[in-house]
Amino acid sequence: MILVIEDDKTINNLLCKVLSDSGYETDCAFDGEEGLNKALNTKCDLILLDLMLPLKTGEEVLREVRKVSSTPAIVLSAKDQVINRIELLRLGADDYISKPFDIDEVILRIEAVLRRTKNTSDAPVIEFMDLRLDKESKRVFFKNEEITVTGMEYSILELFLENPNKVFSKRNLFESVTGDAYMSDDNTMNVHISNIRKKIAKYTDESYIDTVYGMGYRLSK
Amino acid sequence: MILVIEDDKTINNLLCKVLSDSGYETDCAFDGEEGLNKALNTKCDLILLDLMLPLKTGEEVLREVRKVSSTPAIVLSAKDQVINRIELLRLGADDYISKPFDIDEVILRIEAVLRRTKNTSDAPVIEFMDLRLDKESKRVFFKNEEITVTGMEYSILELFLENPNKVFSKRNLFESVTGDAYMSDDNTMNVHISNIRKKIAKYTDESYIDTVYGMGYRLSK
DNA sequence: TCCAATCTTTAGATTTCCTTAAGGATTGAT
DNA sequence: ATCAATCCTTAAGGAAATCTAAAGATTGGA
Repeated sequence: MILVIEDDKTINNLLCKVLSDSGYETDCAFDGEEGLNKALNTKCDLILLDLMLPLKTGEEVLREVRKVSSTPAIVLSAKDQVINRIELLRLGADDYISKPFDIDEVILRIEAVLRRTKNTSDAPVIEFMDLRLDKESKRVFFKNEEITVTGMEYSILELFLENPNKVFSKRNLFESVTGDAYMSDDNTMNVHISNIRKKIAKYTDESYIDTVYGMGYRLSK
Repeated sequence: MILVIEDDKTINNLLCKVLSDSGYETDCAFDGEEGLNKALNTKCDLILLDLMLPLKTGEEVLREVRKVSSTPAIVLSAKDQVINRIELLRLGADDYISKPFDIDEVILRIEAVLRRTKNTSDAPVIEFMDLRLDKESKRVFFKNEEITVTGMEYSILELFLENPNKVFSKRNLFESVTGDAYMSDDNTMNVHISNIRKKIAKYTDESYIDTVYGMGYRLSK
């Protein structure tokens, strides 16, 4: 879940829309007080934070948040605010984006920050509930039992475990995993997903992989 | 413990703060003399070292340190200092980062260096199950019987035994072992693996080397 | 130089698994 | 409740990766 704290309604809505199109759940806040409240009381994966906010500045919000959590934060700064990296880090932010921003860049930055701050980038072992994946040996386990998976199944699971809860369209999955271009009526990923589910089902009743009708699939509890 | 030697107090504190947020213990020094002292007299796992320092340059510090220890070191260089890899190695550093740096990059580099320098076990003998490899004499044993291996076979086995369970692609293997660039669809490693297996099979039914279809090979029980 | 050991290439047989296609089930909109 | 769109599963064909033996090339030592 990504929390967008931004008082300009147009920008806020735009960000939320684009993010949810990219498969993220979002929450929004329109002033510093509300933002701080939500940041402290809801469990979110990343905060997108404007610096110039009513009631409480972004800087104040971030300082408060940092006292109790290390939720990654990306700061949005107006184009005439010069922010250098040192300043930024003093604030406790993980990255910043100047307005006016390119929406694709926002997505990229968000994904970069999430990648960096998650155990992903280098952690040799990723876990999600009882599922564990060892990147070195390319093995997958449920609790302590190995689930034998094919190469494609492994790649799909790795992608899911590195981005839990994120929705991947079939196109997305296919292209991430094979590197090839996706043909529109392709049913391949269906089958892989089905096979993965079948293998997981031997060990548990939990589904782990949700279908998001019309959108794709998501690793979820 | 990571020792930060950097005369700019802001940067030094920033680095220490971020490192300790990432779970590392830190120590700091603000000039070359102090840095050298701490490097020699405290047990640290890694040194972050600015080149331009008062009292003693980073280069001098590193040279002194290298006389008595191989503690990994990452050099911080001002943006206008051009440092090439050769120069870097002459200094005895393990990596370098140009200022102004991205703090996340620093963390990543530190982790990469620690990972690289950790596992290079200097142990002259490595074992995996009943397989034993003597790096000094370059010989391989199964229990107490010697398996005569060729040079290439030895290198492959050494790589495997240093990284048990890790999957190596053919490209990986080929490039690690020969140093040459790998041409796709090269079948050489297949054959070596096959020959190694044949030799091991004389002593046991265990396979030791798994094929991971589409990915590579892995030393495994 | 010559030989023997080692490495690389080749090629056919074998294994693995990715994709396709088809029929049935589910979902969400009207 | 109905219907179209989407999704699930199964099974089989064929593509791709691998294995092995054997022949060809290379290397290093005598």
